[in-house]
Amino acid sequence: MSVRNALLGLLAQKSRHGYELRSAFVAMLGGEANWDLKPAQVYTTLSRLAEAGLVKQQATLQSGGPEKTIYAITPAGKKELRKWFESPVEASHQQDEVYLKLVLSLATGNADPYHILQTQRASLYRQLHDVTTRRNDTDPERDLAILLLHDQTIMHLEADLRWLDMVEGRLDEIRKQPVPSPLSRTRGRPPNSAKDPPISLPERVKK
Amino acid sequence: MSVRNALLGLLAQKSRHGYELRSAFVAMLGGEANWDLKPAQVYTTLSRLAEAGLVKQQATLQSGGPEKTIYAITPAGKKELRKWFESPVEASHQQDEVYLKLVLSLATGNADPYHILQTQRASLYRQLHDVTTRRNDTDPERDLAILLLHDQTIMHLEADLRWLDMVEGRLDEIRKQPVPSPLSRTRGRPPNSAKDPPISLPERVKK
DNA sequence: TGACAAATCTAGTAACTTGTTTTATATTAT
DNA sequence: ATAATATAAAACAAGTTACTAGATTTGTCA
Repeated sequence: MSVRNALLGLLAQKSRHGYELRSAFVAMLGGEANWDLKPAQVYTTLSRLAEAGLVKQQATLQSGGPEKTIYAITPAGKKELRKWFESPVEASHQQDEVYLKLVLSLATGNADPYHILQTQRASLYRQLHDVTTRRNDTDPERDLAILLLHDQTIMHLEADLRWLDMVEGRLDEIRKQPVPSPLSRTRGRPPNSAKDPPISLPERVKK
Repeated sequence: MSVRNALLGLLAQKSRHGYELRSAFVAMLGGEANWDLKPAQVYTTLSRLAEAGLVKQQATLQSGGPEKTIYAITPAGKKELRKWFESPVEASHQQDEVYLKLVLSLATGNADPYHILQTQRASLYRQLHDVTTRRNDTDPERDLAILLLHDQTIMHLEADLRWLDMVEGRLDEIRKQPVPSPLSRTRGRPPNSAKDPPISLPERVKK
């Protein structure tokens, strides 16, 4: 949803055509190394925004070559954008993938958990090196925001590394425990708990 | 991709039908509060895995109720699974959404950046409280892995909170800088400006 | 006590949304 | 010729909403 809302935001700032939106988006994130937004995604997202009535075609310039369709945000789009600004971002479980690998390697015996930890650690160190290089190439006088973006990535990578150390330290303990399996839940209607008496609803009255 | 590979891993452990896979997946992550995998996603993922030849239908049981189609992993599926185990997890830009909101609020003036920071901070504290509660309800003697999973989430949330503080401390500085946005260029290859003479790269030498 | 309503679990399907990539095509400046 | 601008069609991938339908258990009322 971030691309969709970001395009909406950029159109709120100024009406633009597709390729211009892409350039602005990439510039906002400090280049293609940070977020390589494909041109095609801009156009698919734009057409979906137009279908939802959040943007509309304002004009189509044609000076010899292909048409440049300028898009503008609509009042409904501005409302949607405000909604996005006002709502917090919830965490996703993107981060759980390494955990899944570890647990499944223990469960299936198809891989060595220590090897997984090593591979992941090496990758995190490489990512940390790359982003630190980019961070140090960023001019704080011109692109302070992008510098802070890199800082966020660095902080996350450092947290991941510390977590890997924690896991490695307790891996033998985890090995001794069985893989968490589903507990058979009680079937059927749950018994009435005294704590939570049902409110007698008028709608429940029999005809 | 994690759901896809996790289902593959669970099938490597044991052949199962769709609903059983869902239960095992949810149990592995410590309940629906941590990852509420929708049944529909299991079945769509399974059919894509079957189409790719990574799993196959082993049998269809019917005991009174609806049919239970048992899936099994294929040799190609085992190979794919090993590949997943061996490759590191790369960071995604899921985390950049708050950054986008901040930069766009500054660019468009459609929202107050301080308000965004406040909202996000409140949400992070709530998430931190929730996961800490779940963590403390986890028995380390039985579910050490799930405890470590919660620790990972906590470490990420704490990093996010520290980052918000960093940003807030420098928000006035960021405000003074223009939003990084490229000029809309004319179509075709941009002309070489006299101000910015191209560095003669060896690669550019005409053959 | 027996019929029945209520609640929940099991198992799966259909349709849709969103994100992203692939591929194709045309234009224009150097 | 090549590199950059500019757009579109088609398709794939991931995930959600909403739904069907039977099975199981409990509560309630006549």
